[in-house]
Amino acid sequence: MTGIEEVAHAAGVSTATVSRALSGRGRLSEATRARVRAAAADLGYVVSAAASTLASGRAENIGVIVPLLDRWFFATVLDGIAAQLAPRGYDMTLYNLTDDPAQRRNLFETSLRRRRVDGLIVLSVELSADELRQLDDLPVPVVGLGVPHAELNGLRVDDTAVGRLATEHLLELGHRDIVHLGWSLPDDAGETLDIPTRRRRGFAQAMTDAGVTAPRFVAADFTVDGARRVARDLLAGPDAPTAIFAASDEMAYGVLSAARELGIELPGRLSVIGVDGHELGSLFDLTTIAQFPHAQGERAGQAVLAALGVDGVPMPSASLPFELVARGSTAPPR
Amino acid sequence: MTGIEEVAHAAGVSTATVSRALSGRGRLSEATRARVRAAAADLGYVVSAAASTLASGRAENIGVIVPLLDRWFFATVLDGIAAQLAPRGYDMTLYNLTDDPAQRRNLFETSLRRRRVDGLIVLSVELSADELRQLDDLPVPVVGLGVPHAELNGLRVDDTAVGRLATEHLLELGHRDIVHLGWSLPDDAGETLDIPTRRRRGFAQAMTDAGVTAPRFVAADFTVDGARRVARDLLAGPDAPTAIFAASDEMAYGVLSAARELGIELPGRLSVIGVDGHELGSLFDLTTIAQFPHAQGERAGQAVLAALGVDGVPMPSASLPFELVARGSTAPPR
DNA sequence: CTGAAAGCGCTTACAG
DNA sequence: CTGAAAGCGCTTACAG
Repeated sequence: MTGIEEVAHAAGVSTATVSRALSGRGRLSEATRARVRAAAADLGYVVSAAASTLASGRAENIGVIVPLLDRWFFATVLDGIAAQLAPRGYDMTLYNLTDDPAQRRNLFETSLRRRRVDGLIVLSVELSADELRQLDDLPVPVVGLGVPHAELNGLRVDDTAVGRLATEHLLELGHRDIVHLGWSLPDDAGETLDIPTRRRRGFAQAMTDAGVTAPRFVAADFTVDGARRVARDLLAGPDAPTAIFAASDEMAYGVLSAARELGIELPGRLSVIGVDGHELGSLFDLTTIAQFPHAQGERAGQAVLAALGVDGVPMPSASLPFELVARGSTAPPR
Repeated sequence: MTGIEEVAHAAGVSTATVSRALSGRGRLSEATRARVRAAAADLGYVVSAAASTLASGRAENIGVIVPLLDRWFFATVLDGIAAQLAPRGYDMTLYNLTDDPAQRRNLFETSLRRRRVDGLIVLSVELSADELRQLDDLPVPVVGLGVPHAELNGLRVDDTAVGRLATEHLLELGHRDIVHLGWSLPDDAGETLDIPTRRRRGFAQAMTDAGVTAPRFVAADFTVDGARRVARDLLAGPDAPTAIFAASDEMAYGVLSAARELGIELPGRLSVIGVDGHELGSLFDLTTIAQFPHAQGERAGQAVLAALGVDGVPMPSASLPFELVARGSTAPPR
């Protein structure tokens, strides 16, 4: 493959000048710059990433730590990140963080420390104190997105407000008998950034504000099937509510499925609201609190680039937008 | 950050020995290896990716070219790829290939030529002759997955057989009036690996074999909404078929949605079959031809690793499995 | 089995 | 504005 020497020779300059012309760093006469670029294009020369990184300390690569690659939400966030990075010449390297302790240790102790990336984005994962410390020790900026740790400089949605908004929508329609399907830390956990817990607290606050004394909460895991099972029991039982606030759209799908199975018609006998703004929501006619994962990804991308001092990228605000999308799955109770 | 010299000093050996101990290349006494590893762990030393790559020519990184990051199918394939790469110490760098000509040129002419990756996986994209040549010129193995170019060494499903299988399922149920919703190159395009075209040809073959003279084909784009619009017209018209074979599950969802809107009940008045094995298929009770994207990703990962000669990774077979999953959306016509 | 040293292909501080 | 040269931090062919 052609090297920088050949380009220097072809353009009649030194390799230092070639480097400057191609990177755009340092002053250079326009004429020289143009001549070098032409020569490089001619020879099909592209700077070697490894050599450039070693010499400059810049990798032009951002690492992204993702818990689940195959969830719509995360995939869409990734798309948003990529949309910000690619035009600025940054590559994106993915690190899948599983629950396997050995894999996690390997990621934090080895993979991330190879200096392959200039910055890191961490998506919605729960980290141990040790892992947080290891992230902090890395010599690169780290941006969290939906990460429940105040120690990590991050972007987040006000999830308490999300929980409150969803609940208020149901309350305004006239529902009183509402069940929240989600997940939560114990009440004595204190102030927390844990997303499901905050959604549940927003729910509890809104219900209490509306004068409902014992807001009903049912735990389920964050999957279609988990929610379906739990909702089936709930809806078939004697205490079936008139409305369900599911902590995610995929959980809401599970509820819809259980309702269909039991012949419970929506929104006549049951209202359902989810959270996320899932792409198939309109297909199910599902009311939801949209939270724009693509835009979230873009912001996270901007945040790392801004932290790296990339020209023309301002640091975005840390607070992420959300919005009620009212559709046909919610209506006043009969 | 600690360098190799410090480890060498701590272990009382040369940097050459440290390199050998940590990479596992070259012979070394077990005692020395252990001593060096202990020293490295002690100091928290990790080899610099850039330096190692520059010196060795190995990046331990695989590039993946994806058309759409936020489609379930591709996200799941990525997950499968990552599952193969990570345990072997390979990172995965994503390259999003859009339709924007400038972005494409930049990807092929610059990004991919930086020598950042040891191998490349290309997912389901249509490439120009020029782009194919540029891939071929790269000094790394390239594996295609669902790529419609025979020039590219790749893994693929027998899409003609998929189209035939879906159609035969409907025929066996007794349907004759079947519409295929998909996309297709003109019939005079000759032998092709284009996926939608091959599905359509499989459909046409099966119909012809069954004695149906003019198999009905309707073009729609590969989205929920595109299929919904087309299906609405089709199902509301005088020539509504008794069954629809949609070229993807997401298209099938669009058909289901149109049917629901028109009050056409399934599978009584309409049978629907899709292709993919989408994660929400069971929720919709959708009959489909599953094609296991996670396993496809794993195979693609294995294929690059095998091409790189990574120990213990055999080259997987190029032909990918698929399978009829019969659910409630298909039944004999009334 | 182990080490001294060249070399991987760039970038940049320094000098002019 | 441009160049000579040191240096980034490893790996490996060669020698012993």
